[in-house]
Amino acid sequence: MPELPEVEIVKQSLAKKIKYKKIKKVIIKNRNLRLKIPLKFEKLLKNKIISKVTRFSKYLILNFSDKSFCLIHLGMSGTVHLINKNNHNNFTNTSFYNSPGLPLKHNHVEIQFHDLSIIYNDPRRFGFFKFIENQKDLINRFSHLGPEPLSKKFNLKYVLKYFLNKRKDIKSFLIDQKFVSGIGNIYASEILFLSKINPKKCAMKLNQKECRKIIYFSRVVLNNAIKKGGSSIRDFRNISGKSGNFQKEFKVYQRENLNCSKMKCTGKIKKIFISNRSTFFCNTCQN
DNA sequence: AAGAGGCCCTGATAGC
DNA sequence: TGCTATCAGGGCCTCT
Repeated sequence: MPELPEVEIVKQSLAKKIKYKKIKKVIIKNRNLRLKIPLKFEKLLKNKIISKVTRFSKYLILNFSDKSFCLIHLGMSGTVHLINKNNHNNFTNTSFYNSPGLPLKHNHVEIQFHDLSIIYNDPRRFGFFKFIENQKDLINRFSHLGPEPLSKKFNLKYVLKYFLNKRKDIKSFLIDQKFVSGIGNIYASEILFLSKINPKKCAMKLNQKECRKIIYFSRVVLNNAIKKGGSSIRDFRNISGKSGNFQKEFKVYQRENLNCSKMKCTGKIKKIFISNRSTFFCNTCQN
Protein backbone atom coordinates (compact mmCIF):
# COMPACT_ATOMS: atom_id res chain seq x y z
CA MET A 1 0.00 0.00 0.00
CA PRO A 2 1.97 2.85 1.30
CA GLU A 3 4.62 4.85 -0.44
CA LEU A 4 6.14 8.03 1.00
CA PRO A 5 2.99 10.21 0.61
CA GLU A 6 0.71 7.71 2.34
CA VAL A 7 3.12 7.31 5.25
CA GLU A 8 3.37 11.11 5.46
CA ILE A 9 -0.43 11.37 5.75
CA VAL A 10 -0.45 8.78 8.53
CA LYS A 11 2.38 10.64 10.26
CA GLN A 12 0.60 13.98 10.12
CA SER A 13 -2.73 12.69 11.36
CA LEU A 14 -1.11 10.56 14.05
CA ALA A 15 1.07 13.40 15.34
CA LYS A 16 -1.95 15.59 15.97
CA LYS A 17 -3.54 12.89 18.11
CA ILE A 18 -0.73 11.35 20.17
CA LYS A 19 1.98 14.00 20.56
CA TYR A 20 3.01 14.44 24.23
CA LYS A 21 0.84 11.53 25.32
CA LYS A 22 1.96 8.63 27.47
CA ILE A 23 1.60 5.02 26.42
CA LYS A 24 -0.51 3.24 29.02
CA LYS A 25 -0.57 -0.23 27.59
CA VAL A 26 0.48 -2.24 24.53
CA ILE A 27 -1.40 -5.34 23.42
CA ILE A 28 -0.01 -7.68 20.76
CA LYS A 29 -2.38 -10.16 19.21
CA ASN A 30 0.02 -11.54 16.60
CA ARG A 31 3.80 -11.21 16.96
CA ASN A 32 4.55 -12.72 13.59
CA LEU A 33 4.93 -9.66 11.43
CA ARG A 34 7.87 -9.47 9.02
CA LEU A 35 10.05 -9.11 12.08
CA LYS A 36 8.91 -11.11 15.09
CA ILE A 37 7.82 -8.76 17.86
CA PRO A 38 9.86 -9.75 20.94
CA LEU A 39 8.14 -10.53 24.24
CA LYS A 40 9.79 -7.56 25.93
CA PHE A 41 8.27 -5.12 23.41
CA GLU A 42 5.21 -4.26 25.52
CA LYS A 43 7.33 -3.45 28.57
CA LEU A 44 9.74 -1.33 26.55
CA LEU A 45 6.94 0.89 25.28
CA LYS A 46 4.91 1.14 28.46
CA ASN A 47 4.99 4.63 30.06
CA LYS A 48 6.97 6.11 27.18
CA ILE A 49 5.92 9.63 26.23
CA ILE A 50 5.63 10.55 22.54
CA SER A 51 7.77 13.65 21.96
CA LYS A 52 7.02 13.68 18.25
CA VAL A 53 6.00 11.54 15.30
CA THR A 54 8.33 11.67 12.29
CA ARG A 55 8.90 9.84 9.04
CA PHE A 56 11.86 8.78 6.95
CA SER A 57 11.14 7.32 3.53
CA LYS A 58 8.30 4.84 4.07
CA TYR A 59 9.11 4.41 7.77
CA LEU A 60 7.01 5.91 10.52
CA ILE A 61 8.96 6.84 13.66
CA LEU A 62 7.52 7.31 17.14
CA ASN A 63 10.04 9.53 18.98
CA PHE A 64 9.99 9.05 22.75
CA SER A 65 10.95 11.65 25.35
CA ASP A 66 13.84 9.48 26.60
CA LYS A 67 15.42 9.58 23.10
CA SER A 68 14.44 6.06 22.17
CA PHE A 69 12.23 5.24 19.17
CA CYS A 70 9.70 2.86 17.74
CA LEU A 71 10.05 2.23 14.03
CA ILE A 72 6.90 1.23 12.17
CA HIS A 73 6.77 0.00 8.59
CA LEU A 74 3.41 -0.63 6.92
CA GLY A 75 4.66 -3.13 4.34
CA MET A 76 2.20 -3.67 1.51
CA SER A 77 -1.07 -3.80 3.43
CA GLY A 78 -0.56 -2.13 6.82
CA THR A 79 -3.02 0.48 8.11
CA VAL A 80 -3.21 2.49 11.33
CA HIS A 81 -6.57 3.12 12.97
CA LEU A 82 -7.53 5.49 15.73
CA ILE A 83 -10.16 4.65 18.35
CA ASN A 84 -11.45 7.34 20.71
CA LYS A 85 -12.17 6.48 24.31
CA ASN A 86 -15.34 8.55 24.14
CA ASN A 87 -16.98 5.90 22.01
CA HIS A 88 -16.36 3.17 24.55
CA ASN A 89 -16.63 2.08 28.12
CA ASN A 90 -14.23 0.01 30.20
CA PHE A 91 -11.19 1.48 28.51
CA THR A 92 -8.51 0.52 30.94
CA ASN A 93 -8.77 -3.21 30.87
CA THR A 94 -10.14 -4.03 27.48
CA SER A 95 -8.75 -4.13 24.01
CA PHE A 96 -10.35 -2.27 21.15
CA TYR A 97 -9.64 -4.85 18.54
CA ASN A 98 -13.35 -5.28 18.00
CA SER A 99 -14.36 -1.64 17.79
CA PRO A 100 -16.80 -0.46 15.13
CA GLY A 101 -15.05 0.85 12.04
CA LEU A 102 -12.12 -1.49 12.43
CA PRO A 103 -11.51 -4.37 10.05
CA LEU A 104 -12.68 -7.64 11.61
CA LYS A 105 -9.42 -9.51 11.04
CA HIS A 106 -5.67 -8.84 11.21
CA ASN A 107 -5.61 -6.24 13.99
CA HIS A 108 -2.20 -7.24 15.31
CA VAL A 109 -0.99 -4.40 17.55
CA GLU A 110 -2.79 -1.98 19.85
CA ILE A 111 -1.15 0.96 21.62
CA GLN A 112 -3.33 2.54 24.31
CA PHE A 113 -3.14 6.11 25.58
CA HIS A 114 -5.31 7.56 28.32
CA ASP A 115 -8.02 8.81 25.99
CA LEU A 116 -7.48 6.89 22.77
CA SER A 117 -5.98 3.85 21.19
CA ILE A 118 -4.15 3.21 17.90
CA ILE A 119 -4.48 -0.14 16.19
CA TYR A 120 -2.22 -1.62 13.54
CA ASN A 121 -3.94 -3.81 10.94
CA ASP A 122 -1.99 -5.75 8.31
CA PRO A 123 -3.46 -8.70 6.38
CA ARG A 124 -0.24 -9.68 4.63
CA ARG A 125 2.02 -9.01 7.63
CA PHE A 126 4.84 -7.55 5.56
CA GLY A 127 5.01 -4.61 7.94
CA PHE A 128 6.88 -4.49 11.25
CA PHE A 129 7.41 -2.75 14.59
CA LYS A 130 10.91 -2.31 15.95
CA PHE A 131 12.05 -0.68 19.16
CA ILE A 132 15.25 1.34 18.72
CA GLU A 133 17.26 2.33 21.77
CA ASN A 134 18.98 5.49 20.63
CA GLN A 135 19.66 7.95 17.83
CA LYS A 136 22.79 6.16 16.73
CA ASP A 137 20.96 2.89 16.15
CA LEU A 138 18.22 4.74 14.30
CA ILE A 139 20.68 6.36 11.90
CA ASN A 140 22.38 3.03 11.48
CA ARG A 141 19.09 1.39 10.59
CA PHE A 142 18.65 3.83 7.69
CA SER A 143 22.26 3.87 6.53
CA HIS A 144 21.68 1.63 3.51
CA LEU A 145 18.92 3.89 2.14
CA GLY A 146 19.39 6.52 -0.54
CA PRO A 147 18.25 10.15 -0.10
CA GLU A 148 14.58 11.00 0.03
CA PRO A 149 13.24 12.37 -3.27
CA LEU A 150 12.17 15.60 -1.54
CA SER A 151 15.61 16.26 -0.03
CA LYS A 152 18.38 18.40 -1.48
CA LYS A 153 20.66 15.37 -1.58
CA PHE A 154 18.56 14.01 -4.43
CA ASN A 155 20.13 16.32 -6.98
CA LEU A 156 21.60 16.21 -10.48
CA LYS A 157 25.14 15.55 -9.36
CA TYR A 158 24.05 12.60 -7.22
CA VAL A 159 21.86 11.07 -9.92
CA LEU A 160 24.40 11.41 -12.74
CA LYS A 161 27.11 9.84 -10.63
CA TYR A 162 24.86 7.01 -9.46
CA PHE A 163 23.83 6.12 -13.00
CA LEU A 164 27.39 5.73 -14.28
CA ASN A 165 27.80 2.16 -15.56
CA LYS A 166 24.28 1.24 -14.46
CA ARG A 167 22.77 -0.93 -17.19
CA LYS A 168 19.51 -1.62 -15.46
CA ASP A 169 16.31 0.17 -16.52
CA ILE A 170 15.34 3.49 -14.95
CA LYS A 171 12.06 2.20 -13.51
CA SER A 172 13.84 -0.38 -11.39
CA PHE A 173 16.06 2.35 -9.96
CA LEU A 174 13.12 4.57 -9.03
CA ILE A 175 11.73 1.82 -6.80
CA ASP A 176 15.20 0.81 -5.55
CA GLN A 177 15.43 2.31 -2.05
CA LYS A 178 19.23 2.28 -2.18
CA PHE A 179 19.09 4.82 -4.98
CA VAL A 180 16.21 6.98 -3.75
CA SER A 181 14.04 6.11 -0.78
CA GLY A 182 10.30 6.60 -0.62
CA ILE A 183 9.14 6.02 -4.19
CA GLY A 184 7.17 2.82 -4.81
CA ASN A 185 5.54 1.07 -7.72
CA ILE A 186 2.66 3.49 -8.31
CA TYR A 187 4.55 6.74 -8.24
CA ALA A 188 7.47 5.38 -10.27
CA SER A 189 5.18 4.95 -13.29
CA GLU A 190 3.60 8.36 -12.75
CA ILE A 191 6.98 10.10 -12.47
CA LEU A 192 8.26 8.53 -15.69
CA PHE A 193 5.10 9.44 -17.56
CA LEU A 194 5.43 13.12 -16.64
CA SER A 195 9.14 12.96 -17.48
CA LYS A 196 8.32 11.42 -20.88
CA ILE A 197 10.86 8.67 -20.36
CA ASN A 198 10.35 5.02 -21.26
CA PRO A 199 10.51 2.90 -18.08
CA LYS A 200 12.74 0.35 -19.80
CA LYS A 201 15.35 2.92 -20.77
CA CYS A 202 18.77 2.07 -19.47
CA ALA A 203 19.77 4.37 -16.58
CA MET A 204 23.27 5.08 -17.87
CA LYS A 205 21.82 6.31 -21.16
CA LEU A 206 19.78 9.09 -19.57
CA ASN A 207 21.10 12.55 -20.39
CA GLN A 208 21.27 15.51 -18.00
CA LYS A 209 17.96 16.91 -19.13
CA GLU A 210 16.21 13.61 -18.51
CA CYS A 211 17.77 13.25 -15.06
CA ARG A 212 16.63 16.77 -14.22
CA LYS A 213 13.10 15.86 -15.22
CA ILE A 214 13.11 12.75 -13.07
CA ILE A 215 14.25 14.74 -10.04
CA TYR A 216 11.75 17.52 -10.70
CA PHE A 217 8.74 15.28 -11.34
CA SER A 218 9.55 13.04 -8.39
CA ARG A 219 9.03 16.08 -6.20
CA VAL A 220 5.95 17.24 -8.09
CA VAL A 221 4.23 13.85 -7.95
CA LEU A 222 4.98 13.15 -4.29
CA ASN A 223 4.13 16.64 -3.07
CA ASN A 224 0.90 16.59 -5.04
CA ALA A 225 -0.01 13.18 -3.64
CA ILE A 226 0.60 14.42 -0.09
CA LYS A 227 -1.57 17.46 -0.80
CA LYS A 228 -4.38 15.20 -1.99
CA GLY A 229 -4.19 12.97 1.08
CA GLY A 230 -2.42 10.06 -0.61
CA SER A 231 -3.73 7.37 -2.93
CA SER A 232 -6.46 4.95 -1.90
CA ILE A 233 -6.25 2.21 -4.47
CA ARG A 234 -7.17 -0.67 -2.25
CA ASP A 235 -7.71 0.24 1.33
CA PHE A 236 -5.50 3.17 2.25
CA ARG A 237 -7.15 5.52 4.73
CA ASN A 238 -5.78 8.14 7.03
CA ILE A 239 -6.06 7.12 10.66
CA SER A 240 -9.57 8.53 10.97
CA GLY A 241 -10.84 6.42 8.08
CA LYS A 242 -10.83 9.09 5.38
CA SER A 243 -9.53 7.93 2.00
CA GLY A 244 -7.06 9.85 -0.15
CA ASN A 245 -7.82 11.37 -3.52
CA PHE A 246 -4.62 11.12 -5.51
CA GLN A 247 -5.66 7.92 -7.30
CA LYS A 248 -8.11 10.09 -9.23
CA GLU A 249 -5.09 11.81 -10.73
CA PHE A 250 -3.21 8.75 -11.89
CA LYS A 251 -2.13 9.37 -15.47
CA VAL A 252 -0.95 5.84 -16.21
CA TYR A 253 -1.16 3.57 -13.17
CA GLN A 254 -3.97 1.03 -13.58
CA ARG A 255 -5.02 2.70 -16.83
CA GLU A 256 -4.09 -0.10 -19.21
CA ASN A 257 -5.56 0.30 -22.72
CA LEU A 258 -6.96 3.75 -21.97
CA ASN A 259 -6.00 6.73 -24.11
CA CYS A 260 -2.91 8.71 -23.16
CA SER A 261 -3.98 11.88 -21.33
CA LYS A 262 -1.26 14.05 -22.85
CA MET A 263 -2.61 16.70 -25.20
CA LYS A 264 -2.40 15.69 -28.85
CA CYS A 265 -0.95 12.25 -28.02
CA THR A 266 -2.94 9.48 -29.69
CA GLY A 267 -1.16 6.69 -27.81
CA LYS A 268 -2.63 4.15 -25.43
CA ILE A 269 -1.38 3.18 -21.99
CA LYS A 270 0.45 -0.15 -21.94
CA LYS A 271 1.08 -2.48 -19.03
CA ILE A 272 4.34 -4.42 -18.88
CA PHE A 273 6.25 -6.22 -16.14
CA ILE A 274 9.69 -5.05 -15.10
CA SER A 275 11.34 -7.29 -12.49
CA ASN A 276 7.93 -8.80 -11.83
CA ARG A 277 6.33 -5.46 -10.94
CA SER A 278 3.55 -4.00 -13.05
CA THR A 279 4.62 -0.92 -14.98
CA PHE A 280 2.38 1.46 -16.92
CA PHE A 281 3.44 3.85 -19.67
CA CYS A 282 2.41 5.43 -22.96
CA ASN A 283 4.40 3.84 -25.75
CA THR A 284 3.84 6.83 -27.98
CA CYS A 285 5.01 9.78 -25.92
CA GLN A 286 7.45 8.03 -23.56
CA ASN A 287 10.57 7.25 -25.51
C1' DA B 1 29.63 -4.57 -7.75
C1' DA B 2 25.58 -5.19 -10.24
C1' DG B 3 21.59 -7.59 -11.52
C1' DA B 4 18.24 -11.47 -11.65
C1' DG B 5 15.15 -14.13 -9.09
C1' DG B 6 12.79 -15.85 -5.12
C1' DC B 7 10.52 -15.49 -0.80
C1' DC B 8 7.68 -13.72 3.11
C1' DC B 9 1.68 -13.54 3.50
C1' DT B 10 -3.51 -13.01 2.78
C1' DG B 11 -7.25 -11.50 -0.09
C1' DA B 12 -9.58 -9.99 -4.31
C1' DT B 13 -10.65 -11.16 -8.75
C1' DA B 14 -10.73 -13.67 -13.16
C1' DG B 15 -11.39 -17.79 -15.61
C1' DC B 16 -13.00 -22.36 -16.05
C1' DT C 1 -21.10 -22.82 -6.74
C1' DG C 2 -16.52 -23.78 -6.23
C1' DC C 3 -12.14 -24.69 -7.66
C1' DT C 4 -7.38 -22.80 -9.24
C1' DA C 5 -4.24 -19.30 -10.87
C1' DT C 6 -2.65 -14.72 -10.78
C1' DC C 7 -1.78 -10.36 -8.99
C1' DA C 8 -1.37 -6.65 -5.26
C1' DG C 9 1.14 -0.27 -3.06
C1' DG C 10 7.62 -3.62 -0.06
C1' DG C 11 11.95 -5.20 1.25
C1' DC C 12 15.35 -8.45 1.99
C1' DC C 13 18.04 -12.42 0.86
C1' DT C 14 20.93 -15.48 -2.08
C1' DC C 15 23.20 -16.69 -6.19
C1' DT C 16 25.86 -15.69 -10.24
